[in-house]
Amino acid sequence: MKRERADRPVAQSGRKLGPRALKTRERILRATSELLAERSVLDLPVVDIARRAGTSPATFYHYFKDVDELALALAERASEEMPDVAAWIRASMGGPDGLERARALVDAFLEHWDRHHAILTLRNMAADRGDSRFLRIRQENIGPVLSALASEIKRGQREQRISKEIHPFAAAAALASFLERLSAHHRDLGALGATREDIRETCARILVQTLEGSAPA
Amino acid sequence: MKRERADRPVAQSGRKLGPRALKTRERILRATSELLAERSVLDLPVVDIARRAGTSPATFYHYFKDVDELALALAERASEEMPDVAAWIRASMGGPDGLERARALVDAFLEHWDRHHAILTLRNMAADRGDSRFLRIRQENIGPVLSALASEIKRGQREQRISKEIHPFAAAAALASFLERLSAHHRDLGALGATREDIRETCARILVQTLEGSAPA
DNA sequence: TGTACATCAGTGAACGCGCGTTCACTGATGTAC
DNA sequence: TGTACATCAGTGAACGCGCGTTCACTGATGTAC
Repeated sequence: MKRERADRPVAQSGRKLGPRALKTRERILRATSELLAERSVLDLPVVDIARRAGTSPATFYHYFKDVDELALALAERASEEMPDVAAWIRASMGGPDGLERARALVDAFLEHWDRHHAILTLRNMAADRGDSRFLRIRQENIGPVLSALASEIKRGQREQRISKEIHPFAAAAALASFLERLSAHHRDLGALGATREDIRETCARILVQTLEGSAPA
Repeated sequence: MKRERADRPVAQSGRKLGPRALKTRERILRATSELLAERSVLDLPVVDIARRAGTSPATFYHYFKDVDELALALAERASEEMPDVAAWIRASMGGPDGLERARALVDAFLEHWDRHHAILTLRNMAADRGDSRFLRIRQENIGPVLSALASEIKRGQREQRISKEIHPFAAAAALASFLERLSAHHRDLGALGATREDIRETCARILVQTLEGSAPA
């Protein structure tokens, strides 16, 4: 597979791109983002992308092998903007301002999803489907978060705050799961009377309680 | 939309089905389940379903309007087998055998997903995509679980075990999210050294801790 | 400053595949007498 | 028990749409002298 770096895009022919070409490529990426936000992830034909970008299908193929590759480029770009949640976690949720740090963390997660909802959904669907390229991106994004969470659990276990019966990575996966899912779907919870703030607060508290072994003060 | 009951299937023409026809219909449903388990949810052409069922595309259309409707029938069937998790939750997780009840609950959830993994994934994807028919089924399935969880949280808040800052439905959604996600993906966690038992135990403990406000004994 | 040429960038139009869907028909099963 | 007829169940073959993809070409931009 031709590995594509965001800062060094290349035409399908392998030639480097001039400034005009870069702009066109950018228009195609942007058009795809827009379409993605407007309709289903499964309904993304080359023709429509090209039309939206004000160009032709033939041009599309100068820049991308197929729609998947384009989606991959978008997913990589979105993933790069993922906040460094792992660092926050390592800063620990204990002590008096632990809850405040947890809130900031959840908030960053929510915001990241708000900004890239469509493409992150696509990335996860493709990964669930088993596509190794999207799995890799997802793994690079979530992996460090899982590790950081698991480390905190282990620390809690050493310090006797958390039961040894809990499996650090299973717990980490559980926490990451609901963080991600609620971030992706927090709007739907409005129907149940939960605002974005409610979700942030609730997630932060469950997070602290699980990592610390007891509810925050 | 023609509402279809599992016990009273009807041909597209509206006629009732004889025993021979019922068998054919059943073969088509089964063939679809098999294909679903073998390949991506997005790759399910009528021709392949018919071939696998040992019949022809034309026959397919005697029984179903399109693949979506067929998937809907499968999803309804799978949903009917959902264990009554809500009842378990209302039985409470408190007291000495609360943890044991939580384990049983998580186990039932895991088993349900093991049995119907492919079609439940399809159901959730279709619901996420915004398809109202699949949303309805999903809602009928998860709704009672959410309500039961939220009620327990509220009870905990009345009894001062749980902070008022937590939003009952947000917390319920968080718990249901990770239960569902880990049930769907528990095999992938093997790579991180977590067995099915680890996952069951860990989920059960997080569940109890969140609903009770403190870790189980 | 102008001209010739090379390369870059873009595209209209067509081709063809896969697949959903339907039509006109055949064969199987049941029922009346 | 046999025959005629109605209805049920199933299908081969074709049609046509949507879409991915490519080809042969045009226009734009840069460079050499």
